[in-house]
Amino acid sequence: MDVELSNRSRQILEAIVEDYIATAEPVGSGSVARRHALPLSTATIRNVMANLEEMGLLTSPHTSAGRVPTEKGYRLYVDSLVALRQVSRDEKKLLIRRCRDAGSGLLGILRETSRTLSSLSNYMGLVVAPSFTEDVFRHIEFIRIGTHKVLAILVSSNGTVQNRLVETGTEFPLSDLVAMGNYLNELMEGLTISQARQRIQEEMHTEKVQYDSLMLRALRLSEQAVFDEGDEVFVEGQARILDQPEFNDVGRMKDIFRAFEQKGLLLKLLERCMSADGVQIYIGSESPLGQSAGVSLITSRFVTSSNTVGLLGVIGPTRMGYSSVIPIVDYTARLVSRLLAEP
Amino acid sequence: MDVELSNRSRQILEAIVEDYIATAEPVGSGSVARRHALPLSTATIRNVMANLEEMGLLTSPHTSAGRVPTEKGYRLYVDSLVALRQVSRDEKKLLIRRCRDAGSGLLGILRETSRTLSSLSNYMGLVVAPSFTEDVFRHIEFIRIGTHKVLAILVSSNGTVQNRLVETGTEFPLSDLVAMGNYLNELMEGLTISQARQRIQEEMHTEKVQYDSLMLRALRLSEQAVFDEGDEVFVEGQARILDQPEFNDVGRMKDIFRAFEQKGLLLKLLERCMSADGVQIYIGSESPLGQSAGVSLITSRFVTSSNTVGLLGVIGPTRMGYSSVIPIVDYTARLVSRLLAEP
DNA sequence: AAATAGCACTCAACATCAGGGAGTGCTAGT
DNA sequence: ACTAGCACTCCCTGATGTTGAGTGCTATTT
Repeated sequence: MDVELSNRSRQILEAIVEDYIATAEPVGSGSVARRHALPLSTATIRNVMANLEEMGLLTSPHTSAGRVPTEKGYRLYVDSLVALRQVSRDEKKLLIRRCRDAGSGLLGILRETSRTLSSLSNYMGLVVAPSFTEDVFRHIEFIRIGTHKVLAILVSSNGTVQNRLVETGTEFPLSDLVAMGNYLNELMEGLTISQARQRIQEEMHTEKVQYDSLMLRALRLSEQAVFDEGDEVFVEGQARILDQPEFNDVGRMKDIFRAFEQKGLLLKLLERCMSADGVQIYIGSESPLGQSAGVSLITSRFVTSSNTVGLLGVIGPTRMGYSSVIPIVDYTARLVSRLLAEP
Repeated sequence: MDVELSNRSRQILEAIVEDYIATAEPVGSGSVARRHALPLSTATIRNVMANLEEMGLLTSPHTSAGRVPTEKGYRLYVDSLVALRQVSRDEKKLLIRRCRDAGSGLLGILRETSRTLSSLSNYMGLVVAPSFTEDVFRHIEFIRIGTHKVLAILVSSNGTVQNRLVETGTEFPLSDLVAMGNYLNELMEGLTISQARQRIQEEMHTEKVQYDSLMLRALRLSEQAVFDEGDEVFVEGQARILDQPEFNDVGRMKDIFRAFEQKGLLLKLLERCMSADGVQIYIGSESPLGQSAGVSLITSRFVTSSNTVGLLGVIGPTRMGYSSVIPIVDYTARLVSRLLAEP
């Protein structure tokens, strides 16, 4: 099946993929000859195209139309044909500036990154924040809000804050809250949030605690504070894909928008993108997002100062500008990692 | 201009508006006679329709089509014809359950409210969180993250938390952070966040502070912490409006999605909805959101325990199910106010 | 005078059809 | 091994005709 391709066939495949990416229209032998100045007649090109079709790299929507790359065609193109563009100085500048200006905390930076990815690529930008529960515990604090309400604030070492309003049956004097904070801060020092969660469970069953109501209440409160909130996902620039001609048909768009509405689902799907290092490319049905939609996904991981790992990338139609988007995603992931690693 | 309408004319206008809302198609004299069992011939109805058109309450898209309500027509319908539906027991239950389950804090509840509004109405749900800066200061706290980074956490009396990572030139010993916290908590007690901001400015220029570097540094830090973040807006259920036939045309949708992408802009537009009490209805070009798009907006205010005020509502096409959406918005606003007021 | 029946007219929507053009596959010739 | 030529396919466009829902007007009924 995987017969070696002649050099010429590869050239022609590349030409077709690129033309199709540029125009969104089936490309015929004529166009290839014209636009790419190959020293070949259309008839020859047609022969080659027939071959490529037989190999499953191209299809034609109907007899007398040009050819369109198949997923397999895109795959080959991405794997061994595409000439990656450099990320331009302007793009780099924009990216850096926007990240810096975002300022406020990890999540702010990530949201802005998602926006910028979208505007640089002209597709949708995607960022999955590093899992809070894998981050290292830093501090817990209780603040009284009402007579029977306590706000638990949980800070992780990369500066992410999770807060939770807890109804308490009884009233807590201020001194108790402070004591509880001290006890818990000591208890969880150096653990990840998920380890801390476990430790709380264990600790609750020790004898020492059973006889100390303050500790017990402290653990009860903190148990709620470390409750898993689910991770944060930013998808920005949805409007931009309306510009893509393939989504002129309303039905397909609905699918996509629906998919993005429950981010919980999305997150699950994206999990497997997190497993590997470097830029990952998922074309059409390879992508974890629905086979129906004809979308591709380009992602890369990034790491924070506390070594938790997040995901960022771009979502667009299979007919995506791979040559420019791949480097952008790659560069952005590196940049974000670097920014977050700063002391 | 505002000639009294005969009872019959009103009936017919109501019929037309409701039919059009139900079918999204121009409604002709025949349909009115059929569906509403009026004891009138089509010819008579046609005469009345011609009148209504002259008054600017209806238009026809072309000569031989039925009639469609104008904005003025909708207005009249909403103001004096519509028979408001009751909010059903099931709807109430759903709303209450979802709000309670949302749990975690004000913003969590509001986001869920927005979702629920969308699923009850089948249009887009909208919630503008009460302005943080008008809420009463409760607590400020500093936590060391890196050697040169301090996380400032600011809590308001309705339990909303704002946190901000601040780069500090010098290193802060823990004891200083505590002292600074105490000083600031005392300074800002009982003020709203925006008053607190002002107080900080004033305090910085007093002599007392000029000679106490700890206080000065504390004020500098807190100045950044109370920096305005802009308010939070939740728009949920965007995919749902894709079901509306009027948005089958892709161009119009783009406008809408674009509009919602920068929520900052949106917020400004919504400000004037906050001024009045009770349910506000903005039809088509009356709505602060773009004249182009043919959308209507139904909003109502809600209040929190600390008397700050937010906005919630529904956005849909002008051809919206007013009779059911208006009560839903009204009920939801009351419900949310009640839930948030709980001790 | 108000309501109705009847009628001619309009216009979008749909189907049908022909011509043009881009593209193909095949075959024969270079 | 490549190319030129040719017949063929099939989408697209625009023209044309038909249908049907709906209208406005007028004469007629109540």
